[in-house]
Amino acid sequence: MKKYTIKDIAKLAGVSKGTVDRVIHKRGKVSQTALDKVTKLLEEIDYQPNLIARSLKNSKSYHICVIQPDPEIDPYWQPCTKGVNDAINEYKSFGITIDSYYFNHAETHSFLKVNEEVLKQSPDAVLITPVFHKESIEVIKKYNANNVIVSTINDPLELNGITSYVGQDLIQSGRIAARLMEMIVPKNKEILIIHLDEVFNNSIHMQLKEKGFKNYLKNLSNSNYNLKTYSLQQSDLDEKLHSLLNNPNNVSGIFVTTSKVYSVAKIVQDFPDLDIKIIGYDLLDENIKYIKNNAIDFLINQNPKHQSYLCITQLAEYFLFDKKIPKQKLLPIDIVNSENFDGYTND
Amino acid sequence: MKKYTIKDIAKLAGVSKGTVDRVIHKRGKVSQTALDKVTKLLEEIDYQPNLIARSLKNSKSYHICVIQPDPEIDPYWQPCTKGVNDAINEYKSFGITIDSYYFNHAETHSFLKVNEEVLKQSPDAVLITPVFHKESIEVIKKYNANNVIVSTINDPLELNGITSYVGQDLIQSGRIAARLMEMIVPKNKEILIIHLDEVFNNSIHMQLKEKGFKNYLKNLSNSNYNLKTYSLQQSDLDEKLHSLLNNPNNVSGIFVTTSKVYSVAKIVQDFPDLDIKIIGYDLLDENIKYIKNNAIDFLINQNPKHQSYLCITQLAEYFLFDKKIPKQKLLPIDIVNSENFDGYTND
DNA sequence: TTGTAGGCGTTATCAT
DNA sequence: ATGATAACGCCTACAA
Repeated sequence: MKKYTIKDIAKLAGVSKGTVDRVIHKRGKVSQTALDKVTKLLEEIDYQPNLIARSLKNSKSYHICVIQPDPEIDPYWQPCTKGVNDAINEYKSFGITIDSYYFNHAETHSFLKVNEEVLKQSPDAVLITPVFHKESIEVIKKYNANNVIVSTINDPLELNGITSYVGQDLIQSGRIAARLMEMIVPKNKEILIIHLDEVFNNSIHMQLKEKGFKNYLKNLSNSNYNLKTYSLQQSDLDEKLHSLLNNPNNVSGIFVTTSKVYSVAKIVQDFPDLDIKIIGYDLLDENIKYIKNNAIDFLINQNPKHQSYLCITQLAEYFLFDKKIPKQKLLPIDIVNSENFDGYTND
Repeated sequence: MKKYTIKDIAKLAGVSKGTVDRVIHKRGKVSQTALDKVTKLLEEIDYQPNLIARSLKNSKSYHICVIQPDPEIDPYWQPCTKGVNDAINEYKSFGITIDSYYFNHAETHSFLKVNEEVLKQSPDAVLITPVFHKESIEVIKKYNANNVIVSTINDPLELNGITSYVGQDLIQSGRIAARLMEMIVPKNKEILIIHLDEVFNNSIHMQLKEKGFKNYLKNLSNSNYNLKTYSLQQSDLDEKLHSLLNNPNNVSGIFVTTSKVYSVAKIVQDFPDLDIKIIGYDLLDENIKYIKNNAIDFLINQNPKHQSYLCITQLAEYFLFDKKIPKQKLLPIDIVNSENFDGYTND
């Protein structure tokens, strides 16, 4: 099974390479006879252009800017940085340069400022993490106006100026937590839903997870859990949770919708008599500590590293080999316990 | 940040492209002065060869043969075929051809025959699924003698003639099942371990899972499960399992070490009064049916599709871009329940 | 020891 | 409408 090139086809058709190229790219200026002959040959042979050669010919360099929350401020984003670094190394030999920009994920103006900066660079593409809903939409419009491709990860955003979203189905994510809770918490007990983050007004992350979680548990026919929701800042957590657990009650499960679940686990340790199951998010070092000793029962992995890496891969292969970028790529939602966590961290 | 080429460096060093090339590849025949000057420049500039250009220059075609159990006989292997097909499409435009060969995973001679056939083709690399331990070792030796690169998936094999293993840590896999069992089965109950397959003599798959499973549960300080192991053919299952569940007992969990867990779930449905938790392997359509209605509690995903795809990717990028192939790539071991299965099937 | 020329397959330009 | 030619960056023969 030989690999046919344009030269081969030209020879077979008795025309020149140029003509074959014109047919392939439908550039016109080809006689009907030549067109027919070449088209037929291309079909018969199932011609596949050599993408390596094509890429070499194009041989531009491309510039991608990554805009994400500062991993120093919120460690959730550390793996994201790792994914970006992997991509940088992978693609630097292909003429693709990637620059990282960080913003403070608690301050919208920091996000806006960074985006201004990036816009000035006029990169070929940006990868943004639209944690601020409203501001992201503004910013994306500007990129679109300047012909900058916009890919997003982590936070879904309905907007048709976006080329690609790599992330998870957050409602489903909540349902998964609910099903796990159902398996390990006795029927009809009380379950707390805790939103734990500095900013929840502008982000829909936590709301979607809560929605899925409630939706699943409310529709159970054979049990009726008592669900209570609390939106807390980390500074208020200690007092609030202590008061909740000190009062006579039958709290048996806590679902934390963010990666800060370790703070909850830490406090719950003070109540060894209560058998409280905890489910939360993400493989932070702090969380791993608690899942190892079963103080946290399940973590759901949002796989930030894979999100960022995959998203850049899509852009790179689009630039290099003209590979189509899927509008949306939903990553699997990993269930993590004390025994399988390192499969998701070691790489 | 400009991309430097050999031409640029030659100009800067005041030598010719050929000399620069000789320095880069340490081919010698370069004067000390030229060598120093060029080496220094390469360092300063952090020269990265353009891999696209290099690949084009090499422009060979490569041939990979995939040898796997027939997916018609055992549906576990269907996703594996999908992964291969994805790779075929992805790399056909890069001059890499991939051929699939199937064998009957219950007949060693079928495996040997297929390998003979492939050996005659003298491909550049083979991807084999060494389900037959002894025979695989023989076969791999032959490939090595003929300079055929050997990659393996799914079944680990200690042997230094192997370039790459893509798969999972099977002992850990058993431990994961055990931890899940611990969470959903009351203390001190009886748990069955069922090996369910046509051939278990020659495969170490099931033994390793059992080992991990027992190892975890035996070391629990606060509970003492009663573990019973059975190795069954599918034809014997019905009678055996009925007799086990009919007798007064307190079986509360069943761990099936293969993808045939659906057969067990089917039979257990006949005993609605017993609350029996079931954990097994893989996202076969049959299994999905039972996980959807919670008749199976957890499935562990061995991700055969990703295994085969990734393994071919490694080979392809080695051929095309000289990317190093890791000796071993352990994939995460996915925990699957009724809510997250489609993240692992839809793609 | 060094430089030059040519080609990998595709594409764009320029005469014809 | 067509064909020849050059170029992308790297590598290798071969000539000097």
